[in-house]
Amino acid sequence: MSEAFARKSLSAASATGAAAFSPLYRQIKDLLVQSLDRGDWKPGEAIPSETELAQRFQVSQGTVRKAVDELAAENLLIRRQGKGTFVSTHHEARVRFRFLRLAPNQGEPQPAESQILDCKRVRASAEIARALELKTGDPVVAIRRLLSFAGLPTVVDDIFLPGVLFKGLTVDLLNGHSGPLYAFLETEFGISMVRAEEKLRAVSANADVSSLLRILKDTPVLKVDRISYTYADRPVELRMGHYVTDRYYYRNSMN
Amino acid sequence: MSEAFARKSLSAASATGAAAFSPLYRQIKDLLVQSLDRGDWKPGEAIPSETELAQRFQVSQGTVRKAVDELAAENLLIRRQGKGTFVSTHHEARVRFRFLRLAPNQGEPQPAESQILDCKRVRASAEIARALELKTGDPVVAIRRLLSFAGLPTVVDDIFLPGVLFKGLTVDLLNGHSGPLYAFLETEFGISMVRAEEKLRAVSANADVSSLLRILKDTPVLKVDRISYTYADRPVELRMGHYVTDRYYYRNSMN
DNA sequence: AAGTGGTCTAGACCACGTT
DNA sequence: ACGTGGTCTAGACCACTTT
Repeated sequence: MSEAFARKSLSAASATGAAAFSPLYRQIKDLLVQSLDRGDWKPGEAIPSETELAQRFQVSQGTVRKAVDELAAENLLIRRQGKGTFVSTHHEARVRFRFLRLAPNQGEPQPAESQILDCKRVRASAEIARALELKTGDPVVAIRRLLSFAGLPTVVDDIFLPGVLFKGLTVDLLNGHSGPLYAFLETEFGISMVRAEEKLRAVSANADVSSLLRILKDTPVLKVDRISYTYADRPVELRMGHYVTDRYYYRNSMN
Repeated sequence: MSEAFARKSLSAASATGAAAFSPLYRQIKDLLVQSLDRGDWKPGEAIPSETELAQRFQVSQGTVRKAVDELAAENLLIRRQGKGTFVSTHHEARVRFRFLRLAPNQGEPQPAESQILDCKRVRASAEIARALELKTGDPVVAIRRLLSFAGLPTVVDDIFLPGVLFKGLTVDLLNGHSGPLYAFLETEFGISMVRAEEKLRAVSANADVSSLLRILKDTPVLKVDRISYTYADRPVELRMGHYVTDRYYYRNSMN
């Protein structure tokens, strides 16, 4: 009884008619993502236990488990044995390493020092609008910041955020906090960066960048163009960074 | 009966005494990796069915399934519904994209044209020995090759392989095949690249590299240092590449 | 002791591909 | 029709954390 019934009642909610059926655990997974997107459970908080979710959705614990397993594999959730399952947050060293991929040639990774150089509201250019899935001319927040390691300027980032999602963002607010930018945006604006796509190129430092990074003009720098996405796969950040890679390198692993 | 007994008899095989116990499915996983490493099943072949593996190891199908699931998530195996589970091979477009991360600024990715410039046997320098976990002076194969896209030279790779694993590797052999290098090494020498770690930096092209890539000396190029590993996490390739990134970029995704 | 996630089992049925 | 992996269930027990 339970299986066919549960699938029917759950998938009926989508009401697309001819759409392909997805397995129960995937429907559960989608419901969980929706809850995360709505902010039903905030980053750092525990979500309901597997047994409770199983009761709520009228499925077996094993089915909930499979849905949660996948979300944990995608780093949206973190399981802690004996304690519960928690919403991932950028307020953790573990997560920071996933999004800041610089490591020193020698020694242990040190925390970055962030310095906000500028923060203003502008209108989206065609390029920025395309990346953020906005319309040209839509309001965006433009941030320029400098990251330093052990006092050495290493990264200049030009960051663009959709204006509607980040109202009231100012230089003072940004400088008033410490720690990763994503952690700040998460707690202050309820937007969680979950995934990102990057394009890397080697370019010559222009006058602008080279002076900020205190290197000679035309020195090779690593240009990193990133688009970050939140839960529903909506792009919420465009970031163009210039990295000095003489003392630090960009690490990547593939498997 | 079965659970405690099976765990005991399986983990007893490791015979480390005070070592931490690992769950059954992990022991199964390790056994499967050993079989892959020994070449019991070659890349492209099917491994035994879940039910047969369950009988062989005297565990339930669900336990085998969990072990296989993890190996599929790590791309060592590929599941095909209705057909079986297969050993991953570099003779597939899917796998190539995982290890060659260049994409064109515009248009669809095109296959690379490979040209072997050199292949000789040398003695490992201290740096190479460290990367490949050899001793300084051990024999290594040194390969230099040029990758082109649509006729445009784009990547120069200096590749170093442990000499003992790749006996009889020559320029003619390398030029006699078409397709990815890893596919060739897999079929000809039985060594499968499974995972890799990379360090990326922006550098100036030296005279050597710039002439091969037909760019001006001191043009910024992306330097990619890669160490590739085979099943048992043994390093089997050191590769130092220089990428021209004006028409192509290095793509990366994080989540 | 109670609650959480982690592991393991056994059995049922579905979806896919081949014979 | 048969064999494969894919999904779902139900129940047992273990390991860890907190009360």
